[in-house]
Amino acid sequence: MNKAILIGRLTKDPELKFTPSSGIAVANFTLAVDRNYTNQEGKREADFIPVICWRKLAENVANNLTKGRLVAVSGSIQTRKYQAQDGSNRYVTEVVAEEVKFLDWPKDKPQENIPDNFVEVEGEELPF
Amino acid sequence: MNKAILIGRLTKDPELKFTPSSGIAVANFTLAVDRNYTNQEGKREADFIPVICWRKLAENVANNLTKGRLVAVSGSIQTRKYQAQDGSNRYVTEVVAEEVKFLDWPKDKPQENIPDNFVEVEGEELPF
Amino acid sequence: MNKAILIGRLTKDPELKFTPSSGIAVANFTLAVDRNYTNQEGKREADFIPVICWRKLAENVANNLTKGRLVAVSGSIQTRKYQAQDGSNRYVTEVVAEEVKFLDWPKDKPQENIPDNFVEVEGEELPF
Amino acid sequence: MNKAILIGRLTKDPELKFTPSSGIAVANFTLAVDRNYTNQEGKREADFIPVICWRKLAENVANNLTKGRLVAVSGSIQTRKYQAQDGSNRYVTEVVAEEVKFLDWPKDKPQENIPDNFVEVEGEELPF
DNA sequence: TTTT
DNA sequence: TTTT
Repeated sequence: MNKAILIGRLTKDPELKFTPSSGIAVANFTLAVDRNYTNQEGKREADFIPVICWRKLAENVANNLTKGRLVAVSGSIQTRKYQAQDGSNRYVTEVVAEEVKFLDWPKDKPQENIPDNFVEVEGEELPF
Repeated sequence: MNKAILIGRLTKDPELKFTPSSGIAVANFTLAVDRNYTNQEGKREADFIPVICWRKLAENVANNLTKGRLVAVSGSIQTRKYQAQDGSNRYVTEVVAEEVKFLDWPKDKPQENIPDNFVEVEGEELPF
Repeated sequence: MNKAILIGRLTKDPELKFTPSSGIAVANFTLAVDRNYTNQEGKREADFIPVICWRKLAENVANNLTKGRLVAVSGSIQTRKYQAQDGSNRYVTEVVAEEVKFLDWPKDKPQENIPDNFVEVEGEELPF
Repeated sequence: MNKAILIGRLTKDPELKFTPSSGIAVANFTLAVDRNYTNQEGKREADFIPVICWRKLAENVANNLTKGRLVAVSGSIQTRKYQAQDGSNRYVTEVVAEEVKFLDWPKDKPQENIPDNFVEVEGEELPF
């Protein structure tokens, strides 16, 4: 069992890339998630949480979200090893999004232009 | 909103420390959380997720958990900046545990010796 | 472990009551939560989930939310027994909210008039 | 967004049925989920939460779980209308399981006889 | 390296 | 640096 649920704002526009071998879409962004309390100076702090998503969801995110947008993300927490420039091993912990719900809209863009308020990861069959 | 829920096994015994200034207990451990699928070689992989907890919960964890124990953890995802040895900034993403539920027990230690199967973060008042 | 997280809209204004003996505030409302798929007629359906909250959170909810508002709720699932009018036992399953995050605002009411975008259940102490 | 995560014990053996028209497997059970506090008499109470699951997961649950087993369930909360015997409308709130993780095993049955500790809802494709 |  |  591995579940993560976040509500926060994109710190930048999402980055869309494609895997070199199979050309699969992958998007990365960071969410600023407000903490539920204020620090000693009375300021509300935030956590800056890296999020990754794949395929149709990645494209939907890259095409419709920009810096500052408010979203809800559900998915799981993943750890990944990578090589730093100096050749040493480094570890990232990030959220792999399965669902991204858009919670606000840019003032200059009418809401009708946004394809979908929710983003299906994969079609779900109903048992009836 | 910032929620994380994990079920996994400790990769090592927890480390208990105390903050230098106020002497508050803090425990760290890593959870190996199985993924719900197998890789190309048919092997089940795991994510290795760092967990931190504070105060009474930290002491309870340090006193009762050891490498290999199965637990459920709920809490939130936090990012933290720290200085690497070379002076550069580094960022960690980890789970701050609010609740740790013990899901199995060492065979050599009778279950009666373990103070509590669940760990209260703070006393909850009932409205009646 | 018992966690529920919902994003949806209030189907009515919240109802605020007080417990007869101790006068503790309790608010009830129902959330319409969209399902992530459409039915055979291509219509998006919703679940109508009863939510209850207590004390300061109940008053905050009753004073600031109205029919149609979008919120995120986190808490736990509770079952409760009650007597129907015919004297038979009936059971309700509902979500006990611990956190309610306001996600939109009425167009006619400036956002500044709303005391708090997030609602603290209880003050959290920081370990530093 | 609609997420529920529970850890608890089955109050009875699961009930397996099949939909009349399409013969799809559906299993029902109730989970006793301990609350994280004790009542005025110092007793730990529980919530009794109805759970439903479908298809392969329903069969896996019916074949491998019995009264008293400890499981973790993740899924969503659903409301359903049905007709009582007196013809009046009644509403149920229940958890639709997407994942059921077995957390203990009957003492008389070796663990090897249980097909799978985790239950895949549907095969997940890896992006590599 | 961070959002409103 | 990883658990069963």
